[in-house]
Amino acid sequence: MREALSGPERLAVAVLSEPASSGGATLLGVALTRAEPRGPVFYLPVGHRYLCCPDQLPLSTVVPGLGDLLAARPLIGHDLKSTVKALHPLVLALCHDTMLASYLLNPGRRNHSLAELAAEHLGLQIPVADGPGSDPEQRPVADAAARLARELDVVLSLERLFDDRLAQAGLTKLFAQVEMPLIPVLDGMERAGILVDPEVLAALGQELATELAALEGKIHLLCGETFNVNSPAQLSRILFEKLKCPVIRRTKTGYSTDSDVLLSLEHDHKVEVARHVNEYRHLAKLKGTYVDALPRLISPTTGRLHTTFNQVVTATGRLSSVDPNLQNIPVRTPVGMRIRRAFHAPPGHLLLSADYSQIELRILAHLADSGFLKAAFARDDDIHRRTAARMFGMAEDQVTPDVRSRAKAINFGILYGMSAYGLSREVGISQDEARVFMDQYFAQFPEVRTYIDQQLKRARENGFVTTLTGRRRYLPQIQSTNGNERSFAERTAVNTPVQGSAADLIKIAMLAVHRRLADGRFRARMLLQIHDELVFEVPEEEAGPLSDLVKIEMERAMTLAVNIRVDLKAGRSWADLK
DNA sequence: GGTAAGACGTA
DNA sequence: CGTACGTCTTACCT
Repeated sequence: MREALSGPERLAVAVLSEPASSGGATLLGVALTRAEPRGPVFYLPVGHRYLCCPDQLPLSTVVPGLGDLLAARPLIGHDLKSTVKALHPLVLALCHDTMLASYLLNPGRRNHSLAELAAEHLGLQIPVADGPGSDPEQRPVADAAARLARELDVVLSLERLFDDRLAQAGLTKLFAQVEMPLIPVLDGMERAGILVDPEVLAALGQELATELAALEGKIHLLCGETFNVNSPAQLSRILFEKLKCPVIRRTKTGYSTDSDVLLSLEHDHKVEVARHVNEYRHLAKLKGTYVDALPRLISPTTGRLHTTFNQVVTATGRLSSVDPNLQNIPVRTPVGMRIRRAFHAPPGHLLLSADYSQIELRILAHLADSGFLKAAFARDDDIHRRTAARMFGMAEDQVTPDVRSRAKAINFGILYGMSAYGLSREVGISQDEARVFMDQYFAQFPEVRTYIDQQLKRARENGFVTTLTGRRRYLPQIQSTNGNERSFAERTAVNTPVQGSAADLIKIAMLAVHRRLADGRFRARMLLQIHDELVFEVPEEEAGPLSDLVKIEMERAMTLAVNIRVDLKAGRSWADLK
């Protein structure tokens, strides 16, 4: 499980209570407290872990019934592995929701959890924190734990139930060979952390503060009064009531002031202040979310930034990243790139980024078995340009940037299960035109049409769709008589196999790369995963060999009907990768 | 202190 | 009324 642990450690049983609004779920874990930078680790069943920072633990209480039980059994003190193993059945029985197990079995139905299974099995009422007259969280949880302790044998049968469910769903292999082994890989990445230069950010912060103040002044001047530009409500009042700007779109509570609306006001209605507000929002967002926030999260002991990768929250099988989220570091704008510049390699090292090229479209080509797409990728063509040429029956060199970008919008739209309505909105054409547009696409790419129809059929017949590894997403709403709900489920049925298979692919690649790095010949470390990209920190002299290794392992992680291409870049900082 | 809504950063 | 996330701010709740 975990070989090398440093610093003071203490084992405790903890109960984590989720807010009542989420159903009063309870969650029991084994906490291993340890030194910075990661804080306690919660090990959930068979090594599922919950990583939390100490100060963010909403509640941590030793459960009396469980504590007694533990004391009665020689669990604590030897090694972590045996301890966790011994605790496993108890933990399993009380775990609720957001667990990998329940997730693998039933990612689309958050309410259906192992806690409910346990309750059903034991005839036990799983405590609900906001139940009528119940003492907040602890007592019923403790009661439940004590009862479970007395019924260990029943609990053990739950384990078998879990295994059976996994096997029934064909998920044993995914669980045992991908998700479980990935845990120590993610843990290594979190512990490694990434270097961020607080001085670069501090300087940028100063600059942004000045610029924001100037923008705010301009906005107030143009609006004839001072107000809080950060408040959509106040801005809305100024723009649409005081200045009588035309209302472009409504939100459920008022008038929308999002960046598209402001862009329209600027260009179509000559509202000069709109541009300033957009600029203000952009800078304020980057300053608040990254420039100011990131330095505060740098670990005092490692001097680095350590994220937490969540393995069990997404519906598609992707990872997510929190505290901080290092999967959404800006990249599109000049200020964004200046933030990336603060992410850097230590002296004598480089950051190496390896990203899958057009991975979702390649997976679509594979899943739909599209001859045209496969051939285009085999030739390493500009896929959007090829799509445009094919759709509109023109030569490739006739494709203008505008036409190409429309084809690109369609390609993405297909991946997201887009409707004619959605396309019309995205490309700025009428719904009828969009319909013609899409018909043209499907006429040229009939296998894609077939693929979409097939996924919808599967979703309706099975109640779920699957990724290449068999990972499931349940879509009960596919049967809904509510058109919006049903449409959403239909788009999901199209998108999840693509997005989820890409997630499967990179997870398998991470395992392969990790194994190669673990053999001791490299000092390089994997630091980040950003959905289709892996970021490494590598001693300069290893950059060449590591690049070769990473490219090979990522490209051969799965064998598809299309070739897979990985692009590599390296540099001193995340902003100057070449 | 907690939450909803709006907005916006990434793939 | 194209997917998947996490975080910020305001505004309002208890």
